[in-house]
Amino acid sequence: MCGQNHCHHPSPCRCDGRMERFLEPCLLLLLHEGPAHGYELRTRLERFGLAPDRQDPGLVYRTLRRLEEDGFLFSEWETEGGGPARRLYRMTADGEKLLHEWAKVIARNRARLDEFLQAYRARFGGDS
Amino acid sequence: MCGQNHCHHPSPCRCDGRMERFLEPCLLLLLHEGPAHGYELRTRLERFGLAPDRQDPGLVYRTLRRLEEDGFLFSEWETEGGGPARRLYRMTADGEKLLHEWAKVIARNRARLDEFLQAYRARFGGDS
DNA sequence: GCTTATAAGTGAAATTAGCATATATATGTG
DNA sequence: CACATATATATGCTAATTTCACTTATAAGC
Repeated sequence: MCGQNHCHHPSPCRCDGRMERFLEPCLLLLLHEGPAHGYELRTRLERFGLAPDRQDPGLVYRTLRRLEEDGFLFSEWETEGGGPARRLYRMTADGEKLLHEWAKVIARNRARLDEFLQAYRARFGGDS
Repeated sequence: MCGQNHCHHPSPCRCDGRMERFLEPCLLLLLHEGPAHGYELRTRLERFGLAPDRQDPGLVYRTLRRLEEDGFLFSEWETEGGGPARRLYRMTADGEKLLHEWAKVIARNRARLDEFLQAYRARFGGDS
């Protein structure tokens, strides 16, 4: 990261694009809206601040396969239509449960970020 | 984590306590309020949802040492007063800059979590 | 003396992310 | 037809980061 050992400079690196584990709940939420394949999901992730050109495709595909392996998704190959075959993912009942768990975790995490930002603004008087 | 390969069940595990890299900005903010040593910071982290009994002390101390190594903090041994010696940390000018960078990153990340939660509630009608 | 609270660490394993690269199909262009 | 490009999925390896399990040491209380 940044070519340095520890990333302390958000500008040239992509620390700001690093939302570890956030990928998983985003994929689950997108898939709850309907079945989709990886490549399409990659474009729809932009909504959550994860633009395709800043993604590691490997991570997206690996996360999807792992979620399937663990029973939260399942997929079928779709060969109809032009281009290479797509793996069409659908959510399982367990996947929806997992999404609900994630929503709680994310709400809690947002509260933490809020706490930080409030304390920060209290000290530095930012009003943005 | 959870004793399983992939943590998917927030209840018995500490996924909800896992805010990767959030420790660093929290420590910086607390240290901006004044010099402090690790053990004390560990108790003050509770404010950000990081209660001492859910922390890995090793991570806290290592993070402080790393921040010092990189010039964002500096420390002196404090032997006065009862108990074992404390390493009293103070923030450097670079440390304060880093804190400001972190504040931007965290504001951005909160926006992402908000986006997720809004989309989630739009689908599931939560109003909490 | 023994236990507990305070205080700061280290070593090694497990997890997670990032980077580079591979593979394959279809489509458009000269 | 050859070649580049867009679509689509994936693997191998490395690096970064976290977690778990310990270790060391001082002082206070019983």
